[in-house]
This record gives sequence, structure tokens and C-alpha cells, in this order.
Amino acid sequence: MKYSRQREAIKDFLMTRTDHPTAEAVYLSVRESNPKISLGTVYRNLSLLTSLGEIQKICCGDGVERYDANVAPHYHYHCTACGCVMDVPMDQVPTSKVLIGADFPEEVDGYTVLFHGTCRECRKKMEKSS
Amino acid sequence: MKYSRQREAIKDFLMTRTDHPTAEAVYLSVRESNPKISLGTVYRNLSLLTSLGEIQKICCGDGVERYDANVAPHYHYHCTACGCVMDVPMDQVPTSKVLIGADFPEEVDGYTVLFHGTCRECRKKMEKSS
DNA sequence: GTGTTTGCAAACAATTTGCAGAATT
DNA sequence: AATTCTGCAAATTGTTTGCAAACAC
Repeated sequence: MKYSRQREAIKDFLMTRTDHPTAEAVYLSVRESNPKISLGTVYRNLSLLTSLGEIQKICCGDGVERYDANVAPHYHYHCTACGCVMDVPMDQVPTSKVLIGADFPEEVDGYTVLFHGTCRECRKKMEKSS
Repeated sequence: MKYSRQREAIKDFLMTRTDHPTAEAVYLSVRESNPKISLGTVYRNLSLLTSLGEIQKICCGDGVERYDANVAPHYHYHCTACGCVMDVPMDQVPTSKVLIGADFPEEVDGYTVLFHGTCRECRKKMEKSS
């Protein structure tokens, strides 16, 4: 694999963020330091970095994928009002064996946990407008 | 809300299945008893039933949504080789409070857990072909 | 030089939507 | 009769891909 300035900029940007940006958001931000970059390149590198395990993809079911440079096991919280995604701070996360029980006969490589609800900020806004 | 033969057929079909069909699969099957139904109607009713809480949508991150008539809390397993999705049989599932810890400050309405790996059938096939 | 990566634009796949007519109440 | 739902087709959205030129080694 060869070095690419674009790929490095994408990874660097993701490492500064804990809010799990979408491909579009990555594109808009990386473009500031790298005005010629194209959205296709962003997608190509995000999926390359994902398959290398350097970043992870988060799927919330709202039709947009998000990306996270933190690949250590952790849970996510998705606000169904504003769409924001945040990390759930936890000292450690159970192993899949513990969570799934010993009897499950399929091989498990890993797992994801996604909580959902309405975040404090959105609740505040809803109160105000009611 | 008015009754519709199409909506009933969609829900009835989903209730006979534990394999979490995609919208396309629902369409292909419901069409057998209901040849005039359109894919748009299937999508409209799936999302209506989902927002009524009569079924649930499962997002595995492979670009296709799946649907499940079992809305009781349970976990899913996704085979990343064949794409199949199965239920994880468990007597009961922890509450979100237990899983997330008491300190998390956001309101949680619910959560999803998705395990992933290569299912037995796919592993068998991989052995054979190697 | 060779092989990988890029920018661009076109292609794609899944889902949503507008609308006139059909079905339900 | 009023309203909701449908089929159809076109539109939209997020993502992927083909290709010639640019870049890394």
C-alpha cells in the first residue's frame, strides 16, 4: 500500500473527533486543507481504513454511515431527534461470550451495542417549544 | 388509519418468518398472493408498521434493512459472509440501565445488540472449498 | 518505470415521493 | 362523500465504480 496525503488527512481528521462524522462531514472538513479532494476518494479511503481495522463504521439505521477512529470496544448512543451519535463511557465492556451466553452455537467475531433515545439538548429544545 | 389488504399481507408474512426478510424479500413473497402490489407500497407499509411499533427494523450495516415482527427485546447475529440474520435465543435480556451503567446522563428509550461473525453453514462451505 | 491512488463523472442500489385512481369507512 | 391507501414511475440519497491522469516508490 502506498502513502497518500488524502488518506492521511482523513485518518488525522477522524482521530481529532469523537462525534463520529459521516462521509460527507469528513469530505467537507478535509476539503478545507485539501481543496481538490473528491467525495469518491473519501469513500474509498474510509472503506479501506475500515477493512484495515484502523477505523470503524457505525450504522445507526438512519441511512447514513458514520466513522470512528476509536476501534477499542465501546458502546454508542444515538439521538433519534438530532441524529447525533456519542460514545458511552464505560471502564470496560463485557466480552461477547458473557453477553450472548455460552450456548450460542455460532462463531462470534465481535458485536455492537447501540442505545437510542432523545439527547438532553434535544429534550431542552422540545421543552422550550412546547 | 384504514384497513388495507396489502398491509395485512405484509404483517402476516413477517409473522411467519424468523429470518428477518428485506423489503425486497417481503415484496417478492407477498406478491405471490397479491400480484398487483408494488414495491413502494411495501416500503410505505413497512415504515408505517415500524413507526406503530408493530414490527422492527434491523440495520446490519450492509446497506439493506431487514424487518422483524418480533418486537420483544432480543439480540441478533449477522453472518458477514452470507448476510443472514438470526435471533440469539436468550431467556431474557438485560435492561439498558444494567448494560449502560447508572451514570450515563442521556435518556435511553431502548437499545440494539448485533453480534457478527461467520455462521456455521458458511464456515462449512469455506472448509470444503479450501 | 511500475503500480497505486486520485479526481471526476457516470452508474448504482435502496428507499422515498407525487399523483391520479382505487379501496375503505 | 370523504379520506386513506395503492400502483406506477420518477426522484432522491448515499455510495460505488471506470477511467485517464497524477503520484509514490
